[in-house]
Amino acid sequence: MYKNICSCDICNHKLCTKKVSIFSSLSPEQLAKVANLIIHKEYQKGDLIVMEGESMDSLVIINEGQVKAFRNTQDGREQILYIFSEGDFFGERNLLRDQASTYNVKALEKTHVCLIHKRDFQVLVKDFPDIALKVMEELCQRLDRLEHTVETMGTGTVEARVSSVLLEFADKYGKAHPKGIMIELPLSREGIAHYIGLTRETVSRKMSMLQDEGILEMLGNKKVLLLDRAALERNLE
Amino acid sequence: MYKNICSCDICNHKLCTKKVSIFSSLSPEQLAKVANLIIHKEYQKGDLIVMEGESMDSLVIINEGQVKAFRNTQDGREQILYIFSEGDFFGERNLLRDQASTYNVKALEKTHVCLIHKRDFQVLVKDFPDIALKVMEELCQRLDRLEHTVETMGTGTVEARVSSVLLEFADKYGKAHPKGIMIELPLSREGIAHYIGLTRETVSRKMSMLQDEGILEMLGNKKVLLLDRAALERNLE
DNA sequence: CGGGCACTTGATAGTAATCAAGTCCGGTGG
DNA sequence: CCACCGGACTTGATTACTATCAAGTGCCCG
Repeated sequence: MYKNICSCDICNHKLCTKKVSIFSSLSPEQLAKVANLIIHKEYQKGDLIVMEGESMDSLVIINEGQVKAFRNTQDGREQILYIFSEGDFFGERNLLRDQASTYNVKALEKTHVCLIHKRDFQVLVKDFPDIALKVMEELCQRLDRLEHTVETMGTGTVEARVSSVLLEFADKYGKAHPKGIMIELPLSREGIAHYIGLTRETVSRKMSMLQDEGILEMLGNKKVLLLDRAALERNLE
Repeated sequence: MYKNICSCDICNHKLCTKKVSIFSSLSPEQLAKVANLIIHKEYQKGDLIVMEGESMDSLVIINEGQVKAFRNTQDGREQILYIFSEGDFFGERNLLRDQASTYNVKALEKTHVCLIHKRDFQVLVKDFPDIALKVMEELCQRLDRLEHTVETMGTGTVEARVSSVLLEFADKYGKAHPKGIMIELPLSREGIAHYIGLTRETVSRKMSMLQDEGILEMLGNKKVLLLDRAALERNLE
C-alpha cells in the first residue's frame, strides 16, 4: 500500500498515473507533468459519481476502491455493464466523442478517484499519440468482454452465466489460497444478478448448488473459496 | 450503383475507400494512394471469410454485400455478434493488437470485399493519425451497440428483444414506403434468433403476434413492412 | 446482544425451449 | 407458364426452467 510509504499529494499523484496502463509509455518526467493536472476526489459507498445522460468534463481514474457502471430501465430494473477497480478508468468515450454518459456510475465502496480535465486530456493525447493507442487497447478489451457476455447471455445456460461471472471475479480479485482461490466478491447476490441478467434468488440457488457439488465454499456473504476452477470452466458449455 | 458509371478497377478501388468512414479525412490524392494498396476478393453466399482462431493479415472492408460475425459454442449453438454491410469493416482489432480473430465471418449473400494488408494498414495509421481516431470512433459505436444488446438481453422481455432488432434493421436497411418502412431482412428467422439469443420458433411467434397487432406486415420471408414504429418503441420496456 | 438487511429456501405460476406436424414460399424443370 | 419439390417458416402440444411470491434464516454492524 502506497500509504505506508508516503501519503503526500505528490506521491499519490504519481502513483495514480502509474497505475493506469494508458500512461505506461510516458517517462517519469512526463508522468510528473501529468500528475500536476490531476484533481483528486473521494466518494463513499453508494455515492453516484456520474449519472446517465450527464455530460462529463473529465476522465476518471480509479485510484482506490470499486465502482459499477450500469443502466436503469424504466421499470426500475438495473443492468450492470462494467465493474471498474483500481487502475481502471472511464469517461474516455465522452471525451473523445462529445457525448453524454451512456451509463450511471456508483461507488461500491469508499473510492478515491483521480480526474483529468477534458482539455488537458485532449492535449495529452495530441502530444503523446501512444496514449490514444493505449485507450484503443482498453476499448478492445471491453469489446472482448462484452462480446463474451453477449455470447454467454445468448447461448449459455444459467449455470454457465454464474460460472462465467465467478471465473471473471476469480481472475480479477482472486488470491491464492491453500485450498483453491479466495474471491472477495465486489457485488452482492443482487448485484451479481443484475450483472448477468438474472434474479437474486436464482443466483443464490445456483451458488448453493455449486457449493453442494463441492466446487466452491461460501464464506459469509462476501467471500467465496473456489475449490475446483476446472469444474466451473466445464460449466461454460 | 457505381457499376453504371464505370466498372474499371481504378474506380472500384477509389469508391471502396470512399465508402469507409476511416478514410474520410484523406485527400483525393491520398485516397488514390490507398486504393493502390487494395486487393479485391469476392465471396458467394455461405462462404466462410474468416474462421475463429485464425490469424488475419488484412483489414477487410465490405464493398458490396453483407456478412455476419458470429461464434459457435461447443454444443453447436451460434451467437451472431455483428452484421457488417457495405462500408463496414472488420479485422481492425487483429491488426492493432496481434491477436487471432475472436469470431467467424460468413457471407450472407454474394459479397465483394476490399483487403488492406496489415503492414500497409500500420503504415497508414502512422502516416495519418486521424485514421486511428476514426477507428476508435467505430469501436465506440460497437461498444454502444453491444452495451445496448447486453441491456436488452439482460433486462428486456422477449418482445423487447424482437422489437429492438426490428428497429435496428429499420434504421439500417429500411426504406421509406407510403404505408411505413419497408425492411429487407438481412437474416432468416433462425438468423434473427441467433442474433438475440432465442429460438426460431419464438421469433416466428412474436413476429406473427406483431402482425396480428397491426404493427407490421410480413411480405414473404425476407421483407417486413413496418406500419407502426412507435408501437415497437413502446415495446422496448 | 439485538436489529435490520441480505440471503436462502420453498411453492407456484408463467414463459420460452423443445418436440412434432403441417404450410408456405421460392426456385427449378418440364 | 405451370407444377412440383425442398427448405424455411408457422403453429400446436408438452415440458422444463426461471421469475415471482412468500417465509424463514443468518450475517454483520452498531
